[in-house]
Amino acid sequence: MEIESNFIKTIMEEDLASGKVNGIVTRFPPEPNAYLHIGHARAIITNFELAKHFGGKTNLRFDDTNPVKEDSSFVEAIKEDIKWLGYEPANVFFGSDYFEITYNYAIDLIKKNLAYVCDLNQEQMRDFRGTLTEPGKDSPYRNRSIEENLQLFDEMRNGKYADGEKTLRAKIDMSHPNMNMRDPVLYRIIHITHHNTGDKWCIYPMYDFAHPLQDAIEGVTHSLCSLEYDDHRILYDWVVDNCETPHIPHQYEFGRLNITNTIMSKRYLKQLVDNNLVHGYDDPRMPTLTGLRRRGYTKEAIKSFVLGTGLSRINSTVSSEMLENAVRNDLNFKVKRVSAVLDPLRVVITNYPEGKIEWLDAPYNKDNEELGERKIAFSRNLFIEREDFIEEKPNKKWKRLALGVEVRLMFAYFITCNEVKYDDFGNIVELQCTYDEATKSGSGFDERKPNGTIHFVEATTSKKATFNLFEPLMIDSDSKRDLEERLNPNSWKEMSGFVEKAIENTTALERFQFIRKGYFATDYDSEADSLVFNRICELKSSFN
RNA sequence: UGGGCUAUGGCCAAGUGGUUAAGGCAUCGGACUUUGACUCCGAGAUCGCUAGUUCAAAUCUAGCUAGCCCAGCCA
Repeated sequence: MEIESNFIKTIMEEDLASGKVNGIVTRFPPEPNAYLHIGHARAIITNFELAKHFGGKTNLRFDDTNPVKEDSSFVEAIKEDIKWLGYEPANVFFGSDYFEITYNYAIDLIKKNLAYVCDLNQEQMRDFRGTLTEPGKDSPYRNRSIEENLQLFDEMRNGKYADGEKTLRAKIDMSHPNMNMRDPVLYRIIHITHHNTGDKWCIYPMYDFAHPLQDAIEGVTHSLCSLEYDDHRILYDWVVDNCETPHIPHQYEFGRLNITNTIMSKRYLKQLVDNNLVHGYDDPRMPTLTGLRRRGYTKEAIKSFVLGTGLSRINSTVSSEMLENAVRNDLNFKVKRVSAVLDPLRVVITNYPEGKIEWLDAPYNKDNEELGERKIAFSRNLFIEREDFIEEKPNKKWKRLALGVEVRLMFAYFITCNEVKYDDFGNIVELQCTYDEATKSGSGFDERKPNGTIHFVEATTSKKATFNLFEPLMIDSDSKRDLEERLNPNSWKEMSGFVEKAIENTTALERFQFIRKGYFATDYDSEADSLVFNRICELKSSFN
């Protein structure tokens, strides 16, 4: 699948054509402090696909400039997610790889009288910064001599000062209409062990200073980020310009991808996990890549979904149906279609011999012969889906079983329901039916049309299974802003039924279409004697 | 008059002055069907508003309106 036309692709084409750049270099710069989600997938796919399209390359760069928040435990998880999506970075870098060179650039700025050490504390700095509509005031430390700044900054690096005691700030313009230009902090003091550099440093560069330099060092040509960094581009350019880096990268922003009934923010996802509202980051209901993977989504589906949503400078909210459609399209031809009964209702074929089991031929996927075929069992004792039976056929649109009605059991025979058995509470517990031997599947019988085709499973040979059915974890709401209020109490429904014998040896993440019930994937916790399947999504239906 | 960004059918999104404004998702018809699936046909917008420029504008200009982002020593 090719990445379609979008404004960034157009910019790259123009830059290549004009000779502004000789090749395309992009990067995906996650901060190693959270699991990747489907929103990140857009950034990953965009960066890699664009570079690939133009024969360029993409680096993976962990943006680890804040040891307070970051942790190496996320590094491997992030690498794995990217690999799962099918991408291989040209290089794997860490922002912390560049601390020395970043430090030297800071010294250059001091020497050019473009940066100074400031003693204002956080609160004072806020006061001096002004507001959105009022200009700020210069820091009293703004005019220290270059020599003094050099010495102070050296002392900062050497650990002479406590956290927050001093900062290094760019000297730009305290009355600039863009708040980012009001002498932004370049370096702050943090006495914490960094996951990569240990205790070597106690001063750490801010994103706005580090990021453009990292891009410049790596030769990134098009540094893609989300819309909220638009305001920062002016600073990005200021850094690159004043540090006089040999290579000049450029930043381009695009909108975030949101999905209906899906929460993507790190904070909320963490809250869900921490409050045990889900079973961890790989809960099949989570929009994390690890969650989607467990749910059964394929990388191909995620890619076609992301590519299908396009790219623009709008924060878009796409319908979750589009994601579902992407998996259905991907799985439709490439997966086995087998029978599973999620909510079993016993059926006895009264005119079929006791004890006899017959094995009938059935293709795994009639639209993909490569998947081969298997035998399915038929006997006197069967299970059908409880919802496929109703006592009295309500209207002619009802295409399932009813009293006195004949339907086809897929890949088997026509059966007619003659009698319903109830328990003491009036619940239907069994159907007494008869079958017609002449209607055997594949026999070419066409003397009458059945009322419809339903699926079934043979009672003694089928395997017990648990089916996890999902609904959105969160429900979109205009009025309910609170996370807990929006939580969907029905997001996880467990059913227990049977699957046909043919798939008894399934292993984790194998995907199937359970005929008429949807696409499912075998769960990590599935075992031979207790199969567990997660529903990826339902089949489309024009039936209400 | 703080600054920045955005505005194409229900949701995404092509389109960069000149055929009946691509495509996907959703929706509604209809055909087919051993999955009410798949597949196949068919249906919908004059492009936020207003005023201009032009033979010609979604595409250029101006004004207006609406929405989003920015006052972390987070990214």
